[in-house]
Amino acid sequence: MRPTAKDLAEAAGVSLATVDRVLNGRPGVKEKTVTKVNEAIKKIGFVRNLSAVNLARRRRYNFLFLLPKSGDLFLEEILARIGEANVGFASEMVHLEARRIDENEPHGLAALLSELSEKEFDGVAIMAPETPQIRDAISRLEARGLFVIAFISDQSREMDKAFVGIDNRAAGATAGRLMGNFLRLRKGNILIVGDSMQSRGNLERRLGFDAVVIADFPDLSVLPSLETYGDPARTAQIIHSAIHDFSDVAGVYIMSSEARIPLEALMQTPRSDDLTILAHERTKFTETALQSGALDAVITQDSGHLVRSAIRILRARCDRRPLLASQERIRIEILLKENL
Amino acid sequence: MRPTAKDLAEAAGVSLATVDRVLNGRPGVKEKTVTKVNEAIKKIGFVRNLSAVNLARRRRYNFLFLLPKSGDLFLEEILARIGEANVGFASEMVHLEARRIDENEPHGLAALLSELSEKEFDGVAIMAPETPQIRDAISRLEARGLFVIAFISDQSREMDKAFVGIDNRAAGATAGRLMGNFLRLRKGNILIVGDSMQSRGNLERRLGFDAVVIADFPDLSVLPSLETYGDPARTAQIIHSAIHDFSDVAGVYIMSSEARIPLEALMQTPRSDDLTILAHERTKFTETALQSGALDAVITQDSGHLVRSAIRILRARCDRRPLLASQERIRIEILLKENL
DNA sequence: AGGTTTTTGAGGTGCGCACCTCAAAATGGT
DNA sequence: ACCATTTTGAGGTGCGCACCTCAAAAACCT
Repeated sequence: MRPTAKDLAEAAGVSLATVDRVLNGRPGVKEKTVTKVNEAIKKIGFVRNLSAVNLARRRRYNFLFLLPKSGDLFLEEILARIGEANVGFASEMVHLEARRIDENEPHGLAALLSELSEKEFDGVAIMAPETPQIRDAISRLEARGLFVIAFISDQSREMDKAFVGIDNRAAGATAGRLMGNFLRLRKGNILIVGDSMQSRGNLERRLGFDAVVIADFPDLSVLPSLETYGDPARTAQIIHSAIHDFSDVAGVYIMSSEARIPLEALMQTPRSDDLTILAHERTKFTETALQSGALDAVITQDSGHLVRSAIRILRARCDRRPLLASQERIRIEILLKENL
Repeated sequence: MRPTAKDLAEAAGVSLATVDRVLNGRPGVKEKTVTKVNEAIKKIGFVRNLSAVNLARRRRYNFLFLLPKSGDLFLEEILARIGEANVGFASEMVHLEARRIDENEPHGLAALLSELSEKEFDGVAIMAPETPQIRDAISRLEARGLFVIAFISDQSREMDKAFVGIDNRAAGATAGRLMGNFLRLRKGNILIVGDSMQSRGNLERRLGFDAVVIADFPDLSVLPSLETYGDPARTAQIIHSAIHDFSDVAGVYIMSSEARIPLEALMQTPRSDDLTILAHERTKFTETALQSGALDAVITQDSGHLVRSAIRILRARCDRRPLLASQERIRIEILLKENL
């Protein structure tokens, strides 16, 4: 059998009470005794039985996901994964709730954050653009003992690395390299389409994309970004006129996470077969577009992994436990129709 | 608080003993009573507390990984991940052991499998080519109550889907599509290099690769496979002569999971800058090669995910629990230097 | 009705640990 | 050597469940 706390006490030559004090960081133990116990831990290879710990602690984890109100298919994916995880993790005492917030009203979000009770929730995953108000609200939340992580949209990098998602600059650079390699030996313009260039994520993707194309693919040039604002009519209009104005468009990079509207507009243009088109995020729509050849590649992050990683990180924080960093690195994935 | 078994008994109007009988599938309960309990479960949303279950059951999970003796960097990665997981999962009562076996001696492996005791291990993950002897040995293992899964190298598909790894045909097809897209507008030959075409994995990759190139990239033609047998001198020789013989080689697809030897040979050839080179598996070596531009893309499966997925599946089997299928699908990843 | 079999209930024990109290022992200061 | 303080030990309780035994109740049979 595996050594228990009792075995550890024996090996260290102390009582169970002292072992308990050391293991749980309670005060009133001599430095020398702590060392003695820690050495015994190593010597007999003692590892706490997590099941017993969780049971004795009566621990429950209530986590809240705050997601934007706007959003189409990608957000649906995320919501579906949260639902799955809520069922799958229930036996581990994890309970999830998802709320939608209007990301255009930072006041509303900040107010909601202020009202969150540390009785009701142990941790919050926030997907929202960074604003000073929200940053403050987050600080106050953390002061109250709730754990906060930024989810998919990065809050400022100084925030203690509590971020679940991909490096958007690298994602953009990946798109750039892919576009360049797909268009090798060709000259031409690249069209960039995003919902809004206000968002930091889109800005970073653009920076990464440009950096690679400029450095390694001098025959291609990148056009100014088109902003769709999520409006189908406007999108169709600006895309058609851009393709008309620049006759030598060779590729299109759809930067934002909701690819449906721009891609539908693109598919209406006569030259769409010619174009190399890249988009972000795996959704039912982009899957179909890949299959049909309307899309050449999709750059994505795994929605299930995002949700589970957020949960694991929040839980580890609650328990003040370290975690396996490599498992929490969200990968920038490239999908072709063959590896869907 | 969350409902406990006691609450469930009350809600169902039965005793704790009966609840226990139903939850654990013990005999001697009327069909009607079972229904009553199950309905109460739904009604009050009862979910077993896994910690309490595991504690009460005194459950431990001893798993064995059987890996080939030959193998270079990719296998090292896998071993490192097993080591990490052995530490990380220790608090969940999971204990791992890894043994190397000579994959060229199916007798030895079969003998080892026969000797495995169900006392010592609860489950085994086997990375080995499929042979009739091994298949039999696996069947006997399963009859003895050990759970077996095929790890990375597929055993026959009929084996109840107990396989952790990627679909090699799809991986080859992905490579084919990537190669085709990277070489668009070019004519030329593609060199295929593998350690041995005996292995089913390599065969399937080749099939997938050919299918895509033939169907969608008629300007490219795929040369017969070169087999390295893991021998550096031989590899250098056959690669150099192939490149010499076929002057219009445009791309190279290194199929086997150990890319170092063929890639080192390729980097010696004068024309290597010109070539589009794809390889499999992320290792220290392929990472460096991507960074330097020696390699254009790597198709890989996440080694940490492979190991953790194997553990989760084996554990779920031991507990006769279902698992989140989406989490266990190993993805075929494409790495460029930007998304390493 | 009787007896037999099936189904149910009551209750106990222990898994490994957290958390608590109270007393005993060791230590430090003067 | 005395007292104050710090450190340690002994022991108890409960977390939610699995697993066990024995007896009581219900259902079935002829």
